[in-house]
Amino acid sequence: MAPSQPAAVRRATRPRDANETKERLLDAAERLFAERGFEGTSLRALTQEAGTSVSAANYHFGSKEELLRATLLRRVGPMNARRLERLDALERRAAGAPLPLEAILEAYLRPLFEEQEMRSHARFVAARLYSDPPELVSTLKQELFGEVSRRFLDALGRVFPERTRAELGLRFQFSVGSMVHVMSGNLQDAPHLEEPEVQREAAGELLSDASVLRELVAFLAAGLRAPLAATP
Amino acid sequence: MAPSQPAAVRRATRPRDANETKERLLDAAERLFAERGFEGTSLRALTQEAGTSVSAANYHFGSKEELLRATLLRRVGPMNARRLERLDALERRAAGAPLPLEAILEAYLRPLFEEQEMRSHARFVAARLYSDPPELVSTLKQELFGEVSRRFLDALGRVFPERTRAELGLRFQFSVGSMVHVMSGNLQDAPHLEEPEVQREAAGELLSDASVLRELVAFLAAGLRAPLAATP
DNA sequence: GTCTATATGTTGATAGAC
DNA sequence: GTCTATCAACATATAGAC
Repeated sequence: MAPSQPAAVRRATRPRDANETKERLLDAAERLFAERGFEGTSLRALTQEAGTSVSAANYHFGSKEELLRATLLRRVGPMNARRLERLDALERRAAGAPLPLEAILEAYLRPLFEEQEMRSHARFVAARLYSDPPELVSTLKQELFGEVSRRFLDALGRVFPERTRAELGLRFQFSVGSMVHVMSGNLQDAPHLEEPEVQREAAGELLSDASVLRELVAFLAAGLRAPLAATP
Repeated sequence: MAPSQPAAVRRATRPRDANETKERLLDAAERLFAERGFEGTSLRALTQEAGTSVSAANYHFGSKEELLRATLLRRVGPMNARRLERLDALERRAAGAPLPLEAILEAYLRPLFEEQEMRSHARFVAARLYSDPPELVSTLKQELFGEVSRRFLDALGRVFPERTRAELGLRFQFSVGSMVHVMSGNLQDAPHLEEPEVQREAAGELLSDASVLRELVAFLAAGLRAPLAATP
């Protein structure tokens, strides 16, 4: 049995729906880039996960690098749009008055916790922006986050009119750091979770999305409000 | 001149000092793993940077993975020792009383900013711990940071006796996130630095090591002190 | 649009001379 | 202890059949 088939029979080259293939490639890329990083993920492993071939990926995206780009663009764009929607809504309602600091932070953070598609994977991908090869993502960062950062810094500037933009920017970066760390999944292997009795308690409610978001907002708001450290 | 030498002459196989070679390999690994990550750095590029050969690296460390391990161990060990020294000194002087929160944070953070050898490279490497392949570094993380985290959480627990360890651990992770973000060099391409006039002002004093440390301590102390967010 | 087959380069690791 | 030479395995990307 199983003789070498005549060349003509090979296999029906079924032209699957192009968009579906693209989506499946993006899904696989998102998952694997998140888990293993860009360099740590081979196009072969990625396309196998997606149920296609290397050449299909290159047909659709041209190169591995462009695939990363597309992967990030698919999530970050909509996510930042939601952030700006929330900020816009707040500003409309406030009519010129400075916004409550907690509300600004929530507008920035909640979209990360909220959308189902975001939840499972894109957080990780967003985190990758801060650890993958800079020459790959640093222009993307500017491109993708330039407007959103400017808008939120403006809002913060109205809350703290006495601070310079540099001072605000530094605190903003501290905040982004906490956020990225959380999104990267570092809460799971936190040092205090070694002790098993604590593990149960913590896993229960405190580490739920809603709770982490609340705690993070409270933490960052207090940090941002802290008076500038005096130059000694 | 320069005829093809007889085989016997080839080149004097100069047995350089073994320790020096090892050090140079560690230096190169530190620099390149920091810049491009583990998977992004080839053993060839690394050994060329170190002025040796791939086989020398494998002779000394056995594998690329072990080289990463050694690279991290060289810096993180002494760094955490300095942290504990500082914490010990504080606790000796306090004689049982709770420590000032800012002092605890400084004991934890200052060693990152202080040692000359740390300054240029190891920060980056430490940051890598939070983005390189988890199966590679997550046990190392426990190994290297278990004790230090426990000790500092204990100290924080005495400052906030009313909080559970899980609550403290969560805030501690937020703090670690800010720290890692700063150490990863993300202050340099912060969003507000686009505007050129600000660039100069910021680069001047605010982004100096001493200033960033001060600001970070103030920020985190306030964040840690913030009352726990109420469960809605 | 998708495949198989292949071109071309690079990887980590090793063998063996010196 | 260090080198050169070489290995098999893997990488990304492309050509061409269907």
